[in-house]
Amino acid sequence: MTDSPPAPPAPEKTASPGPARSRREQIHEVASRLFSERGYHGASMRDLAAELGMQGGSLYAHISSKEALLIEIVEGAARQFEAALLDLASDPRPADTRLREAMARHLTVVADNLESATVFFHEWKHLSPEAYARVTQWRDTTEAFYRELVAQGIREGVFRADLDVKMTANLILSAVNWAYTWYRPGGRLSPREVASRYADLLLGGLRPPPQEATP
Amino acid sequence: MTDSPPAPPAPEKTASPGPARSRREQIHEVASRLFSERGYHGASMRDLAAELGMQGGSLYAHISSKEALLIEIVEGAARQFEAALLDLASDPRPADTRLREAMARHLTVVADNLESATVFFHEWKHLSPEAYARVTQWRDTTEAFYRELVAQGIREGVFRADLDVKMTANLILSAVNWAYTWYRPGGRLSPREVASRYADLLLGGLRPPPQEATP
DNA sequence: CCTACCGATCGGTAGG
DNA sequence: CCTACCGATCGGTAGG
Repeated sequence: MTDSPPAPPAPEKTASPGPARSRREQIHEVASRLFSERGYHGASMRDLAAELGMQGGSLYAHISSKEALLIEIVEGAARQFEAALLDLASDPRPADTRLREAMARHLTVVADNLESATVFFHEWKHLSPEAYARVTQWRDTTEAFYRELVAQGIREGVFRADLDVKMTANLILSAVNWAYTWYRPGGRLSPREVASRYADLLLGGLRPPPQEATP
Repeated sequence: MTDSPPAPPAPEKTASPGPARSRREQIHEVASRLFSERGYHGASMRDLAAELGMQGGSLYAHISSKEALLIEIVEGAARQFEAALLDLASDPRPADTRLREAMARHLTVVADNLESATVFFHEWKHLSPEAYARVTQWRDTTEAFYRELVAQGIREGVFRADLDVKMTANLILSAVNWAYTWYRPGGRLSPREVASRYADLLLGGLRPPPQEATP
């Protein structure tokens, strides 16, 4: 054996189980944080490299471009939302039960991925046209999911018949999405508890239930 | 007549009535649009100057720095929110009526200032420490306003006694703030109509009212 | 993964 | 408000 080449940089490949993450995963993780804190254009590749203990140019041994990094972060978030809601579209339970579950899952994705969710909500407009179109597609699918859920609830009779389907879906989406601005891990309530309180509020309303004359 | 000096750049000074806006106001307006579309770091001063038909360096005859521009846009938005809600804190009407009015005003500020509202929500973290502190202060005041409104509603008996005050305020804020992502002028509903539907939903809930046995 | 570097662009200034 | 320019920094590449 003569001069051995530089040690191959670990398993590489895709998501390996256990706490040992590949360099690519580390890059994505730190990039999500920097992009969420400083914005896509406000975070430089040299900042990113420095946090990983390497030189700016060395990043390009692992990724092809800054924009590819953004695309992967945003689409990764989109896929998580999609995966969380997909099977609920064909769930046979009543719409109010499914609304509770959808909000819990949606809010859990936000809370468990605060950084990439923030990048998703703030930076998706800076994507190239193709990636932009895919994310728009995703948004439309999610909106359609909640509108269909509301419409089904009306048909089932578990929701009021006079609901404005579009505005109701918008209100639900506001609740679960806006959480990225205020939810912080370690707070008083878990994501499911937040979702449960939100669902209680949305389903029952703020007004007291009509009182049967207090004796 | 020989070579006349370049025409003095119009009235200058502060907000003039009528459609003729000062150069400073034009700069603020275009900057709000560019910052909202491309982000603060993604929009360059040369982009801004080009849209106003001038050279990059010429902007500095009107403003002191890019960051001063951001500060003024963000604080301008904060002041608008504050002005819209301020007198409602001491309004004597019942809490449900005041909630309707607060949501209508809040949503109107968002809808009538979509660009600066977007800059406000996305870029306030990039402010210098002093401006950052002032905006944080504003956020706290607004949250406190909605929490107090909810708490008063409970005391008055117009809201359920078992409400989680903080989560209820968060839900209200989610609805009115998130509108910056989807509301577009010229749509089906005016800001007040959106707010009215949201308030109906929040006050009455999604569930049908308890039915007196259909005859 | 590093050194060394590329052209482009950034916010901002001097002097008119 | 323009011309001309400053130093700094940007994303990215060549060659090892």
